[in-house]
Amino acid sequence: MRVTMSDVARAAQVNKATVSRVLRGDARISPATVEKVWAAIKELGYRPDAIARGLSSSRSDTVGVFLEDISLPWAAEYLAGLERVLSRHGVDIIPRATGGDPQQRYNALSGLLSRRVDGFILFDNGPAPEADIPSVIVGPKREGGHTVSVDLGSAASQLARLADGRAVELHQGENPFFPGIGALLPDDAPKKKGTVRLFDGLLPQEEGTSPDDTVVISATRRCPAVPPGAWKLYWPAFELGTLSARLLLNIIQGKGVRPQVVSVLPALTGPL
Amino acid sequence: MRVTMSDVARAAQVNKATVSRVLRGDARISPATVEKVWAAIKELGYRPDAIARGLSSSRSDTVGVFLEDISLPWAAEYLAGLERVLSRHGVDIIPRATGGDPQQRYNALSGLLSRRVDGFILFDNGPAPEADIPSVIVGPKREGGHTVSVDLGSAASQLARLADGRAVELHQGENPFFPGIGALLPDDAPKKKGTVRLFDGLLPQEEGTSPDDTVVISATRRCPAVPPGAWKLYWPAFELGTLSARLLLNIIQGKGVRPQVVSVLPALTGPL
DNA sequence: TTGTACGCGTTATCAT
DNA sequence: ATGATAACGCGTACAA
Repeated sequence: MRVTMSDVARAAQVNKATVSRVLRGDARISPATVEKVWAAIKELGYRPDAIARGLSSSRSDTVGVFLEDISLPWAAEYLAGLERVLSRHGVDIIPRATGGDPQQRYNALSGLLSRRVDGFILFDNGPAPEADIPSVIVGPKREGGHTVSVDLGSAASQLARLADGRAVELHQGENPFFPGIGALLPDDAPKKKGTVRLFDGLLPQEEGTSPDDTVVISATRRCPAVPPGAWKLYWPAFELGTLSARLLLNIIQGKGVRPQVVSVLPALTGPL
Repeated sequence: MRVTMSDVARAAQVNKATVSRVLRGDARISPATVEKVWAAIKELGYRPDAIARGLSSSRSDTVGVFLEDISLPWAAEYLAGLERVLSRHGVDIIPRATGGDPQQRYNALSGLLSRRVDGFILFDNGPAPEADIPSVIVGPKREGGHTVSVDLGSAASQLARLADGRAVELHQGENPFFPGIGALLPDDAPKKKGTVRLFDGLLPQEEGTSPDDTVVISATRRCPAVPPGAWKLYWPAFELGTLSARLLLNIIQGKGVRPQVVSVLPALTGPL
């Protein structure tokens, strides 16, 4: 059988409620009792039961994360960022792939609602849940929701600065890091010789490159697929994760946060 | 307030227990009643409560996944593989980074035990939990445990075949896909001209390559950082995930699986 | 085939 | 400062 709070209470010769209070760090409890209870806890090797706690407190210390496709290279870094922050607060994450399929997404959603997750991260461009549950949207701002996003404008202007009058060419693969950045890039006729070529979600093919050309690769922390000589445009997946986590925590803890948009900056760095 | 089973029971004019049985698909229940109950369920928008269910059944339909570092490029694909299989069985995953720190890992472990996860995936080279709980180890076989691993031997022999008498050179980055493969590579004196160079966790630097040389890059599905002209040694992270998931499910469902080692094959493919 | 009643391990509300 | 006890929502042996 499992060691429960009652067992601890019996061993410490106090009431269940007292044990619960000690565990939750209730201030108004005599040091002597606290001592006794902790002794019993360690003695018996008691481990609190999160499920029972959840049933009683109707919180699960768990958040659901919707990703269109978990296997995307940056997904891991995003999850790592989330986990880093949330785990420090006793909150676990449950990632779910929605695959762009509404039915599948609906199933995932109701499954997580059944689990009574305390909140959602929506990183799949899908609609927010109808239910009134704390959620953070990652991506383009949507009305009345908490949103975190990557500052495409900043990336665009950094590229423009690097270009300095040259043409900027955008090559995007099937899974670009900066979707939508095309619209922000300068498209006026180049005044100088040469080209800045941004490969977003692609590796550049070997082509003759003139000395006036500059190659920029999108990359994340752990996907260092940047060939020597190329510039790197950093897509801050990890930071996006830590930021989302902090925002969601605030909402869950009801810190009176108003719906807001927070964004995180990409960084452009030169070849080594 | 929340819609509970009692509400459904009242609406359908049956007992709570009957509703529970209908939900669990109990065979011995009259079609008429089933009909009524489902009607009430939809009518009221009832959603079963996984926490209450867990308390009562002492299962959580949840598994913990230990990764040393979630942000590694292949981690996402592994998780995606896990999720793909497990979600179809109503099981959710809770990934945790252990960061190679024993203390941190211990905390994660006891947190997940508190949550009453139904099983563990250990992909961080750490020790198996002392508790007797279904677990699958990913990596080198350990005594008496269920293990899934990547067949390094197969990768080595495929490389040897490709080399066909030439030298095989191994370049590994800080996060190689094939740790340990070095020991398996042929190291006899090359009989032919040229070299097979395997870049494992690295991008090759631009160097003069003789026509007799062959470049091989380790890659996963979604990390296609393979320059044109290079061979690709596929590290089957996704498949590792689906395999781990199936094995763990079998163990959890007590299908009498004996401790075993299953491995998944890397594939070597030529340039496009 | 369906209903009754108890147990699961905590938290929270009253009392004291 | 601490004890008693009622929820919390569901599964299930047992009864009918």
